[in-house]
Amino acid sequence: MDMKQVLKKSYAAQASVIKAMAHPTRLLILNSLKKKETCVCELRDLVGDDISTVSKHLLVLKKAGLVAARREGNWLHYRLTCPCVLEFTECIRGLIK
Amino acid sequence: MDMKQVLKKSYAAQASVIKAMAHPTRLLILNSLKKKETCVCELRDLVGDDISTVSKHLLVLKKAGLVAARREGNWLHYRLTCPCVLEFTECIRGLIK
DNA sequence: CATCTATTTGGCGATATGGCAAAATAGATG
DNA sequence: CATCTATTTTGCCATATCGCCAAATAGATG
Repeated sequence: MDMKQVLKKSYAAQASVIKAMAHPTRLLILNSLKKKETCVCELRDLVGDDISTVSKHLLVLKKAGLVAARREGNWLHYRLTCPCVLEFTECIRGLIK
Repeated sequence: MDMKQVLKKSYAAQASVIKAMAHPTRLLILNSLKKKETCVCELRDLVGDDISTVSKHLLVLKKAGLVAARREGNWLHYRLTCPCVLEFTECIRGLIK
């Protein structure tokens, strides 16, 4: 595989993670998880969408490796695996202002 | 407008910028512009897609405020407006490894 | 094992995205 | 002003995404 292909593959991998972040609800979830582990039902209250919708957003984040879950009785507690991804929103907010 | 609405609006604005970055070709373009201002035709060679496709990607980046253009004769030179957005890909690469 | 609660999964319609090709535009140059 | 070059815009199709609802699942508890 030539250099160009390697680069393309690397950018595709990065893009898929970034894409997972590129949704208002998922940003809200990530920022909420920054503070503490949270169960799905609590996130649903925060987000205000149907719980199945919230669950699907969590699946997207999980597939991207951005969050992980831990079961405790009936509840699944989600947590942020990689807090550094949120530092970057500082830069974005600077861009928007 | 209540607090929740304000937050939602802020996340929507952030998400739209992040979404602009969430494509392999656009990441390639941003990383290329990090090194130097570049004209569209040079980017097309780099990317390998039709020039109209590259132009559309540049429009997406421009609308997000991530790049800006400067005309010089027949050429439009694009540049990165906010290099800090690329620091964050360090963190993403760490996540992928 | 029947049932309850929390969560995920499947299905569906509406809308957005990405790529190419063709047509339009903007500015430079004869 | 006719023409050339670089770039953008338009149109089209295929595919992906988002949100809801209904149905399925996983584990706890009587």
